[in-house]
Amino acid sequence: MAKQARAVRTRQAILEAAAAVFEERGYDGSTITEIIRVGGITKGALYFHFQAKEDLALGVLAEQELKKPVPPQASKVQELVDTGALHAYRMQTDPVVRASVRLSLDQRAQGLDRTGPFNRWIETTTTLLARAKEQGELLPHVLPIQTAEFYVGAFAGVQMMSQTMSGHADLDERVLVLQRHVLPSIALPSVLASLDLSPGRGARIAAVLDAEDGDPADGDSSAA
Amino acid sequence: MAKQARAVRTRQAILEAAAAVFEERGYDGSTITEIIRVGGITKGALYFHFQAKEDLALGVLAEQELKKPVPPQASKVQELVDTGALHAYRMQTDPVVRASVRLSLDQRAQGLDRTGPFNRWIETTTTLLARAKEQGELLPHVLPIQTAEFYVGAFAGVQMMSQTMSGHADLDERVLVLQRHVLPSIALPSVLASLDLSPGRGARIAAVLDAEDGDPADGDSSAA
Amino acid sequence: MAKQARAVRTRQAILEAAAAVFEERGYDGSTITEIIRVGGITKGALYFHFQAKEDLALGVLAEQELKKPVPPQASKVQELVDTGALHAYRMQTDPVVRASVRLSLDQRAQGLDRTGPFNRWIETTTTLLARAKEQGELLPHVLPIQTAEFYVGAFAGVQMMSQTMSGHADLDERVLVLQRHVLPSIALPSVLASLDLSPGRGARIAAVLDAEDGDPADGDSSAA
Amino acid sequence: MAKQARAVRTRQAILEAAAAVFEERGYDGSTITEIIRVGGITKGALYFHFQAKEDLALGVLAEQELKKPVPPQASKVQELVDTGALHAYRMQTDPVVRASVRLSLDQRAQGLDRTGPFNRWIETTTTLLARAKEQGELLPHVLPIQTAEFYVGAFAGVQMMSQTMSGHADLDERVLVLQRHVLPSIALPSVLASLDLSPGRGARIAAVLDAEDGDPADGDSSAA
DNA sequence: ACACTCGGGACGACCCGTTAGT
DNA sequence: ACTAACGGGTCGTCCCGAGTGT
Repeated sequence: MAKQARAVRTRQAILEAAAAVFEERGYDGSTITEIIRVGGITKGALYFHFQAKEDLALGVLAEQELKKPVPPQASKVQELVDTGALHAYRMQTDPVVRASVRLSLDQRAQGLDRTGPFNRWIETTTTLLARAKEQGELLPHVLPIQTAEFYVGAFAGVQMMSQTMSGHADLDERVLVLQRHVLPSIALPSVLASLDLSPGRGARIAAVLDAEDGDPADGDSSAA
Repeated sequence: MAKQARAVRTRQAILEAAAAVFEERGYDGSTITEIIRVGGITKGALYFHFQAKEDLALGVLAEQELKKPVPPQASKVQELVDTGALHAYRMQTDPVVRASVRLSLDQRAQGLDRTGPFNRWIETTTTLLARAKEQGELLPHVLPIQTAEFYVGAFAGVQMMSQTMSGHADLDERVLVLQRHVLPSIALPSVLASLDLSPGRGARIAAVLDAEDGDPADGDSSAA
Repeated sequence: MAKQARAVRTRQAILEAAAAVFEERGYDGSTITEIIRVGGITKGALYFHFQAKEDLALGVLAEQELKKPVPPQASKVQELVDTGALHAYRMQTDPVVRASVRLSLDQRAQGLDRTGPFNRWIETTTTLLARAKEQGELLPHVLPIQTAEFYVGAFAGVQMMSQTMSGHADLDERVLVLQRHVLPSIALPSVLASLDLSPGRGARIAAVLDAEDGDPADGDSSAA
Repeated sequence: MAKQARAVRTRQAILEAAAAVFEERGYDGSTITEIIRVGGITKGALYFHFQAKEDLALGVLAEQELKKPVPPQASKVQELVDTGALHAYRMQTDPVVRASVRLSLDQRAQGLDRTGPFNRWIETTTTLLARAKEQGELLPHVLPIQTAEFYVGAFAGVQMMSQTMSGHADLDERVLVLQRHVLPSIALPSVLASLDLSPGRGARIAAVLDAEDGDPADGDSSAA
């Protein structure tokens, strides 16, 4: 067991280095050599923990799936908004999240299957919207699946745009713009009026989540 | 000059092959070798016309810029809608357009500069929205630039989603969904009421453009 | 002492796995990783017992040297025949013998020295032939060393052929053919007439050897 | 076309280097890097002519198949003897032949199929023996196929032995020994009496073949 | 002007035999 | 006896430019 401590450390170092490189260069553009250079690891160590380059990407993706979601809320529309805000905040602060998104969006038909993350996001959103509709928060004509697919696609596109234009620096604003352009078409006016769409909401939610327990769910891996 | 006939033919063959491969594999995933195999060209010929792989990509991008835009219309909002519909139609029918979009969206910081196409789309959209606003078609709080950036981003994301999910087969529908979710937040209700958002509009516009003159602006590249 | 029991067991497991893999892939083609996988051992255990891959091969070779020879007989020519028959039988039944031969025949100048096994066989055969000549069993012009070298070489070649063609299944027959083609040129007609060259002789000799004592000289390694 | 001159030269250089390395290290033991170093070639050139390491080996094998056979003779037994003698001579003088044999004998179940060359040799020998039998040169009990398989196997074994013991230097002698040990069991005494089994026969046959025409069938590839 | 064959190397991912640290 | 780590090395590929026709 004492051995595992070192192993865990190494594995973490590898994942962080991989995330950094994947984020910057994309999957194909990344090379094992650069990853080991960035992480100060050796090829042997890397291939001990991950059998192939693809495993590395999957590892980064899996790492990100462990992040905590926003806590359930009475208004499901608000929960949807918050999920977006929290994600935007994490994109700006967490390299692993950035790398995951980059990998998910990287279109290289072969190899890594991108439909995985996409489908997960769509599913989550659909569920949220369905709940909201049950609760009578949405306009009657809204089809949860259709709207969810559109929303996830648009969100992804906005992320790409933000990355291209400012390196994610303005992502929170852009997400707000997205929501302001979309919500009026799906939520009841009364619901809209009571939403908290203020800037900085993502950061606040993250703070709450991190404070929730002593083990901040990898919220601060760089301090390790 | 007689010589040039062959040269033009070769160049076209190269571009088509490059488009096909780029579309399928992305930039990094494509290899010169596969392009020449697909196009039935030789390396020598390729490197005579294009000095580097990057040139090939730029060539494909340039090729697509020659496509005709939708004709001006009284309602600028309708013109915006039509631009989207036409683009969706072309995505489903024209490999060069598909390749261009794929290349534009491919995030590989280094190499090809993706901000180019993005900015062009944003610019066009901003202009259109500004005109619409001047004409009083938009809601008062709309900021053309902001909305344009969002719209282009969302559009790009929807394209990606469609490509991932169905290989662009459902892109026209998805674009309609996008517009139905966004337009209510920016256009006046009265304008919305008079819009033609019916399916198949993209195809009809393309037909008109192609019929407009005997030289169908590369509308039939395969016959060349 | 209690410890040694496990150690012996592990060592045996390693050798058997190594034999199996060496036989199938040859020396260079075999990997430590596959050997530990086949044997269900760990790298640490393997490198505790054998310091290097080459040691493993030497271990397999040594293991085979412990096998019992045919019992001395009045006719040395018959003894020679029996040695071949027994060896053929063992090749068909004992993986360690097969692996040893494969390793001995594998030509990779560097590393393992193949002349070892070869020379041992030649020596044995020479001695046998010399005895036979002293006893007047051979034709007068026979030079024991020369004939021994030829015989060993031919035998090795026949083994290879059999391995290639049938995976050793027909080795006993091929050895008989070898002997029928060679013996007339070296043994007196009268000796030839009294030889037992019947099929199945190898198996019968092996049975006798195994029954000879309770400790069947590794005749049943799996029970250890 | 002028280009091909260089290409042919390069190809030849590659094959010669490959033969040299294969002969010394065997297939698995050889590395592309060493081959290009020995041949003074570059990896690009090598992989232009041969797509994979295996192709190289096949190329060497094919090169050797082009060698001229011994001219037909009245006595098919003599022709068989001569084929062996010529082969022994070539083994001592021609690196490509040596490499081919080494590759054929290299047992690495996977990859290159060794049964190819083996079967060809067996076939040739069988035909020869069948002819000899038709002509009444053989003892009545000889089965051409059986004898051929034995003979080829024994020959291969003798080659290995010679390679191990002397680096092929004594191969011609060993082949003579082989023939003296085998022929009495298959050929009529009268035929045996008229055979030319003298040393140096291989060299003499080769000289005749090379002199036969100005194009010495690759007899002097280094001068090309 | 245009096209093609052939060659040049730099790297890419991956694997392998082996040793440290328990 | 075992988990973990080490680097060197392997084959193959890729982008690209000489050198040579046509």
